[in-house]
Amino acid sequence: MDRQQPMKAAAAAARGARPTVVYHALRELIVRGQLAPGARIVESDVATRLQVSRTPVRGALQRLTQEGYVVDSPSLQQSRPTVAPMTREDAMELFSIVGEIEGLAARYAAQLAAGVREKLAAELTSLNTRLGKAATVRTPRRDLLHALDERFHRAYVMAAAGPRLLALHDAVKPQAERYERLYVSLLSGGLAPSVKEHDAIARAIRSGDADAAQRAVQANWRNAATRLGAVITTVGERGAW
Amino acid sequence: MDRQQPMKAAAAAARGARPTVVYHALRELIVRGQLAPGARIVESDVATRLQVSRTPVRGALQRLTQEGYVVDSPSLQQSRPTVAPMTREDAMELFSIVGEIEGLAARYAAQLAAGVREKLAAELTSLNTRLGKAATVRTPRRDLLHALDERFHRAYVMAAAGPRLLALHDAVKPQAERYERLYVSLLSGGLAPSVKEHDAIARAIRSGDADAAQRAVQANWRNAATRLGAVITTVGERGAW
DNA sequence: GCGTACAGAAGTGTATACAATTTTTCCGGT
DNA sequence: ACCGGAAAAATTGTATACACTTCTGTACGC
Repeated sequence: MDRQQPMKAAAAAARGARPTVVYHALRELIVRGQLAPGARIVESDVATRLQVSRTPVRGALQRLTQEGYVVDSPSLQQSRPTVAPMTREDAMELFSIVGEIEGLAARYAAQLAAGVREKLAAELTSLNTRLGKAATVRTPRRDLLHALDERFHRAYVMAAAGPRLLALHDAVKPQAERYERLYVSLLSGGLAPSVKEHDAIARAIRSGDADAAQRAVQANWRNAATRLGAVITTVGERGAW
Repeated sequence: MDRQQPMKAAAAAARGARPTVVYHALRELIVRGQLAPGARIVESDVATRLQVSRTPVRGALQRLTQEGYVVDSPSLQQSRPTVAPMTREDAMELFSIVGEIEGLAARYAAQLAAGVREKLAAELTSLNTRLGKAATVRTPRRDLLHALDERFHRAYVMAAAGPRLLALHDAVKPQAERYERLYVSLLSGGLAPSVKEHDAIARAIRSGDADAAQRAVQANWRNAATRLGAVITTVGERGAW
């Protein structure tokens, strides 16, 4: 690595954000599968590639570990960070957890003032309609499907969740994306069931029924877990042996 | 601080655990209120007191921040960690989240094999009975009450939660303790309602009704939030202005 | 040939030096 | 007295050196 400049006045642009930059860079690599499950992560390598010292890398790794993107190999005494494996069981648990988090958000959303709620519901319906259409064309565009689904869920979470719930969501949710990216295209039934469940969510929020909204979201994620679990069983797990 | 020895053969006892030690030390101080909400935390001070360098302290602080025990003061550019304030709103959100996490655990618990379930239910009932008794003596021992309540909830979480849920629980739950310690003794109704709700939880798990178990736990925490919220409104918040 | 010990390499853990950024203090001007 | 601002102090961010642990490969004994 070339000499570390004390980044005087010039350059340096975004300063205090180095660990965050590393965090997002690594997380993206993991979520997109470019860093395979089970792969070893070496501090110095990452540091070299991203042109920073090990210190910010260390911070990023610690955070990724705590959030579950990275796990520490068994060897007592030292850390040994590796990309978290993807297993059927983990997917099931993870999806359930996301369901609870978003379920709580939906409950809050259903308790918003009528005006806001109506507007939110309209947006949800619109997004879901687009999702339904995008899913039934001859060659669905995976990234579009994913973006729409993402925006649907994000809409009610952002609208109603408090700071804690939001932080939790931001930490946990992207991990589901790992599984979605990898297996969703293999779903036999397509996205039809999901679109239907989304509709139930939108309706519950519109009508202000907190319990129903929460249940609908939880059901959506639990069902997604089941559907995905089947696929994983057939296709196999990654990074676990 | 006296010279840092490279801890040769001698001493050094628990080695690779320094950040963990610092983490627990600080967390304990925060939870017990010895570090007041809003108080500033200075890396070097902590380092000096605990006889380590800033590096492990930094790690511990990062973790505490992510979990919500510590927040970063606004001043852009640099971090400035302070003990998280205690507000009514935060208590409400926090308790709801714990309710969801433990609710999911209870759901799993209700789906355990009949034998295990029965044993678990018996333990829960026993703990709850003791809690009820301990709560109705003339001068209740706060620490005993807390320990029993803790063990009650811990029992079904440990019995049924997967690794992810368990990790989440360990990270989030102790934060509720901050509020419990501070305000529980001020509850006008005492612990009677809580004991009653615990009973519902035990019954649902015993009968294997997953939905009921989950609902019972969520209700318990949501009610606790309400009860506590009232107290906080009267007594005032800490560390927030 | 096979297992084991040992040297070396690779990698993580911690301390510390120094840079960058706040915050605080102290001073002259009004 | 009060304000603004510059100098000093305090504190965090990052890089780097070195200790310690774990892994790898190789040579030696059986």
